[in-house]
Amino acid sequence: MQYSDNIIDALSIDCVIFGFKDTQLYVLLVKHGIGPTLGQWALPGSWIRYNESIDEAASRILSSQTSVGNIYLEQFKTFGDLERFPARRVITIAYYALVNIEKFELHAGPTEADVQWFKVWDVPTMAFDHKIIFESCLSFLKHKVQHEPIGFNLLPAKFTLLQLLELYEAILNQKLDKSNFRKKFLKMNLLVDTKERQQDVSHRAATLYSFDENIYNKLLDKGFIFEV
Amino acid sequence: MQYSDNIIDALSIDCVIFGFKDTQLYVLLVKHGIGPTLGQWALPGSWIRYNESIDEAASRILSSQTSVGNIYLEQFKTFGDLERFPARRVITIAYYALVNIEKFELHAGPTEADVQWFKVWDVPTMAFDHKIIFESCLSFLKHKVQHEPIGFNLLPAKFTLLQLLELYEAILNQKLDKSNFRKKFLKMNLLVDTKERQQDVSHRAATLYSFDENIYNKLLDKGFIFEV
DNA sequence: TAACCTTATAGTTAATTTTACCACAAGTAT
DNA sequence: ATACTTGTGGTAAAATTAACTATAAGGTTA
Repeated sequence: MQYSDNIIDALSIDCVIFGFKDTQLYVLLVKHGIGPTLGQWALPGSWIRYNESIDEAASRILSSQTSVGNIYLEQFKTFGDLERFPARRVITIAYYALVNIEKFELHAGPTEADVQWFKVWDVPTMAFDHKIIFESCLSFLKHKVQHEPIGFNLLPAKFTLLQLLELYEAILNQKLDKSNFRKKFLKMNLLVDTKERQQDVSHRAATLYSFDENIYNKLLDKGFIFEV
Repeated sequence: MQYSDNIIDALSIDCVIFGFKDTQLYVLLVKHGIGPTLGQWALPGSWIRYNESIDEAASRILSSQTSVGNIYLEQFKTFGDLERFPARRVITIAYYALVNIEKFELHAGPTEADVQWFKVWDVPTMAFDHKIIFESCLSFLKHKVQHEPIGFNLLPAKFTLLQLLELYEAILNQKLDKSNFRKKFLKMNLLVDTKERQQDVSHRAATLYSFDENIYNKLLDKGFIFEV
């Protein structure tokens, strides 16, 4: 099947899918159900078809793990060492996705024995060079969220400033000052006050904010630089 | 030839080679001497062999344009749209290199009609999607030099602070304050005072500095973050 | 119902960094 | 000797950051 005519047999795509829930950053892994890597955990991946672009291929892989659309998905890096794939020469293009874990309905693909979220600081051993891909992608994400407002993709559409803080703490793996963090973000004028409040919490309800891509783009035009 | 057994026929490598001289940032282009793109300018590129990693392939392409070694070379991004290569489906991995233009001896490869440095703000039309690759690589570089001390690779081993300033002005395409720029860099303790001076200038000779990778790595360990 | 949690939110202040300058130094050219 | 050019060090106001403090706004509990 892998050698069929409609796929490029020297090239694959692998996706690092990040999720966030309750102060924890997660990554989605699949357990292979067939082939020589049977039983091993790995990044969701697939071959590239001749009639799809690499972005479309990555998108297809993402869809195969879930039913929700409109997800943040970007190319990360291409891995092409000689020994990375034992059977034959295969180069893989790694993508990464940021998803709202609550809305993400998992379902394993036909060749997968299992699908599961793992805390990023506690991942199992993985097939091929996937551990290396994952680790370097995580440190890439760490850098990226400080220079571009993409973290919001990991949160619900409406979120509190504490959730945002905890997201950054999870990704950067360090404590941040709550008060200063609030001020920094509010001052950017990037967040929209939804005028709504948290529901069903056993303490003072926090304001819910949302992130508006359009506002960000307008700020960009004015020379705004996002920095955390 | 392109279909021969020892190359992966769906994958190529293209290199964006940057150089700097006299306040100007340049990119190296080759003019194709054979094939359907004969006479067109393009990024130096080649096919990937089955017995070399993608980093090695990029390195080989760089060597084919020059005789100097030890050049800064990093992967940039992979381009895989369906229509990017007309003849058949080819995905290309773009690399970028930063070279000291003075030490870089040009020589055209066997299939090249010409090799030439072009000012980055004044490049000719290019074959395939190479213009897109180049433009996005340039804006990537703009971002990169502000967060990592890689600009030095474009300068001679010993350089003045004015050269460094002009380099940043060229890449960022904006004027910078000379005095403040000096202070910022000197305060980082990243530059080594070589105790030498400029020679043969018709004005006060400036101190020559050099960049030491080891010092940077030691600073990194201490939590130093490079920022321009 | 009053005291007591917990988290939200608004300051305050000192330290640090940035920005926009100015002044003088050290050479060459006329 | 004077003018000119670039190098280099400095200053002071403005802006930002970092470390805290204080109070508000709920729900929970004795």
